[in-house]
Amino acid sequence: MAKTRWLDEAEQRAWRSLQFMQMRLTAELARQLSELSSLSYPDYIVLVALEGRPEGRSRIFEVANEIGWEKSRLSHHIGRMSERGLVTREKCDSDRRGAFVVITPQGRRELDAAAPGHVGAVRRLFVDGLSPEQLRVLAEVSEQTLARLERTDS
Amino acid sequence: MAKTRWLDEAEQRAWRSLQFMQMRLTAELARQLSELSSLSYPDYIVLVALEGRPEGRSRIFEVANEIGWEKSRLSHHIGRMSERGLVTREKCDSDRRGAFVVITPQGRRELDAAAPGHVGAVRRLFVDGLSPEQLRVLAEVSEQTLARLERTDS
DNA sequence: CTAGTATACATGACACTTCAACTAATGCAA
DNA sequence: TTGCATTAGTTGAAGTGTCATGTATACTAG
Repeated sequence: MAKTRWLDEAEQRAWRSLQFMQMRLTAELARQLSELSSLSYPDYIVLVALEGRPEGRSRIFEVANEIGWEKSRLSHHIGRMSERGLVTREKCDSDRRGAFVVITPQGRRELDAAAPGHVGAVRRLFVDGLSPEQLRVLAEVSEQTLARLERTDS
Repeated sequence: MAKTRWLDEAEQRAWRSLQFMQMRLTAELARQLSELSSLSYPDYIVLVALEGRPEGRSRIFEVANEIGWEKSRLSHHIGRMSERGLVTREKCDSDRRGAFVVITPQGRRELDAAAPGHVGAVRRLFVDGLSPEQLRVLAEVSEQTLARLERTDS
């Protein structure tokens, strides 16, 4: 077993500050969202995924893929959201194991109400502060890393 | 109220892929950690913060600052960790509101056992795949954004 | 066909996090 | 010195996420 190669100064700095940024940023976005609307950040993410689809309806596993959640987590969350009237479940005829989630009119209203404030915050706290070059590198790094993750964990 | 400026293609791409990367990366690191050790990712973070200090002891609020957690979360987590023998709480004489957390010998052993694998994973999945230039931009972006966050949320 | 495997989703128990109090000690200003 | 704001930490309840498992349906090789 080879001796461990610890992170050097520059690596530490990049890794640690990235973690911190992500933590603070999502915390702030979550705070902002639940202050100006009745939606949590997770609620928002689910609703955005639904809104983009025809009739605001999607198979559950498709939503899970799009937003990158485990299906169990999504299932629980849909349960809670449907109790609050934001979405409903519907049976699927073509594949009878499956199910649809559908955004309700109320869900749409709350999403539409929350969206401008949220995007505004993403701009103010993140996007608008970065140069096109920085954005490019960020996307590049993220996509590169995601690709590597797919390969690795087989 | 001005019309909302949604994110354009490049902005979307950077923002979304960053979120995804972070999600997948921490998920994979957490998985890897609890597969090769008995520590969760949060456990690991707390222990690393302690190990760096003289006698493995630190005021609770200092740990909270260093790792960026809310004090309530840390308090609960310390409770669970001390039940498992990883840390202990100690009274503080100089400030009698306060308390110390101290890493136990067992905590140190489990950390030492887990660390090489964890750092290895961080390298394999992230750091080693990036150029010095990419690392530099990443740190720059993160630190810039963190600074902006401090300013904004007053 | 059919046996075995993979997929879609749900569920319950448990672990973790957040939120809103609450206690207690400290610091500071009049 | 007294009073008030601040800081350190804890706690319980409610919200959220994960893990292992269960059920039902679909797919596929033989």
